Amino acid sequence: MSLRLTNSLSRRLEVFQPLAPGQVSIYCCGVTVYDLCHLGHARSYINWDVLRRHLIWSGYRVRFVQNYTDIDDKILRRAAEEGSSMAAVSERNIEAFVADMARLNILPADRMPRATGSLAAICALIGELEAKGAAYSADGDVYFAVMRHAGYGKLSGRDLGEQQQNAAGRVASEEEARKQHPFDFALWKGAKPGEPSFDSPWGPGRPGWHIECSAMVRAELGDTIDIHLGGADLIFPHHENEIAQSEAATGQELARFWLHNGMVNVGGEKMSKSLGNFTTIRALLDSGVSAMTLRLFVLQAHYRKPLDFTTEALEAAATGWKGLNAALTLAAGSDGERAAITPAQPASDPAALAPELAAARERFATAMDDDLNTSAALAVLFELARPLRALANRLERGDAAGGDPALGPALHQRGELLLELAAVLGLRPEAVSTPAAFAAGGPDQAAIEALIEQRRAAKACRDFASADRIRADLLQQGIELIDRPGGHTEWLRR
RNA sequence: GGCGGCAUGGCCAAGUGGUAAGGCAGAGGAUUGCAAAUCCUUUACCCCCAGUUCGAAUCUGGGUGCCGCCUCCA
Repeated sequence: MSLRLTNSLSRRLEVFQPLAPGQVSIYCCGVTVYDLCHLGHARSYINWDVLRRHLIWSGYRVRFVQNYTDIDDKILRRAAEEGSSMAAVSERNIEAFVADMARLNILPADRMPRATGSLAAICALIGELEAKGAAYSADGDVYFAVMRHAGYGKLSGRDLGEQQQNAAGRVASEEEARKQHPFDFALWKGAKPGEPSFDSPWGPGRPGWHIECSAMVRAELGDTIDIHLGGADLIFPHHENEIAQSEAATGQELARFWLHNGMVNVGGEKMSKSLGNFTTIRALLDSGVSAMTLRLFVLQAHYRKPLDFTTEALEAAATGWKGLNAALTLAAGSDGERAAITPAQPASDPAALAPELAAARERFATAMDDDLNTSAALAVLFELARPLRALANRLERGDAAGGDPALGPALHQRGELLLELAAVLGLRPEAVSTPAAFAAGGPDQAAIEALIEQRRAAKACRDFASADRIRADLLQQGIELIDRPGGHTEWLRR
């Protein structure tokens, strides 16, 4: 079965066929680096990372480009607020972005161009549009003329003739006055006094938002790419405008497939900076939610549907991940390379797999090929994991034959397959947080361990009342005790 | 107002014509000094109405409810 994806252009499921056999070019709209990334970004980039991994796993060579928007009003405002510069704000947030993505096990893009590094290409493109009559300049600004571009609105289903021209009062009226049509958008904005600016044939200023993507796609990947990615909130106007600019300039179709991910909601509303209902990726991860838990949470839903962020759902994902992680950890063994498994050609030879495992692999591939049905794919992972979890627990209790996790050929093969398929979803064994990692607050480690020793002594004398009191007291202070086989007691902060 | 999407058990969520995956929670069991953890087993007729069909959660028409975009936004 071949990969089918929902193409926003047709709003239909289409069989994916790259332009050049065996290789796929992808452009993903990146972030405006004025602040830290939140869970909406996490969802988007986790999903696209999975698309990329699935393509690689399926045997394609993938070239993946993602931009940084580092010229923007919000960055300027932020810089002004903190008395620093646009470059400083951008640099800081780019570093944070890279770190956050790495924590989520999102593969770095092959190229990550910045708007500030693409000015020559941007100006060239604007010049081309102006020369072709698709754009006009007005008072130092340059605008794209939507009425002169046949097909404007094809992505978002907007009809210029029928559109309510309700932009009045929402957009700076002076800018509105310069436009020939309300939907015309700025390719170049002339600098206002005191603003940082870049030189251009139209005078000092800075590029509009949409043009950078058109310029970067062309510079990095060519006139027509296979897949263009972004959040559903970018369909209009951003992607619509991108299409108009690029296609007016090149005469070629910009992207053959457009994929859009659904929003992360909080209490039924979209998570966004303006609503103030966002949680940053690092705040969540630093609060003790593991990166793989977040990944599982995201992948349990289909990428196109809205995903409601609730603590209940997140806790469910955490518990689910715990089980999966136990199986993955056992399968990976002590081999460090295993933990760092990267997607590649199929690691297992399907022909050599036991029938049950071959069927599981097939179900996984079919699910992923069906518009990235990660929810169904995860079900396969959970089923593969079950016997491994059971063994992991038996080993922990010490009642499995032999101390060595010699899995036996069948379980070994199952473990290998589980690791292979999990890697397609970017899921990898994750070290369980150690008490040391939660060293802040409450009783210190030495005190806790002293109490554990007291309790052990009490239990040895069958003084369970004292033992239970110690356990209850510690729980009051947020310390949970877990008795393990062999009289050993572990603890963790709740 | 225009465009688009969604509605499946207590919660999350697959399934697009043949009698409902998976996860969480719950229940029962095993285990445990008791707990926790772990393992096993177990729980639905799919928003409403009317159609099409031998047969629909799945197709058609009409409702109802919710969300996104139309302004920066993943």
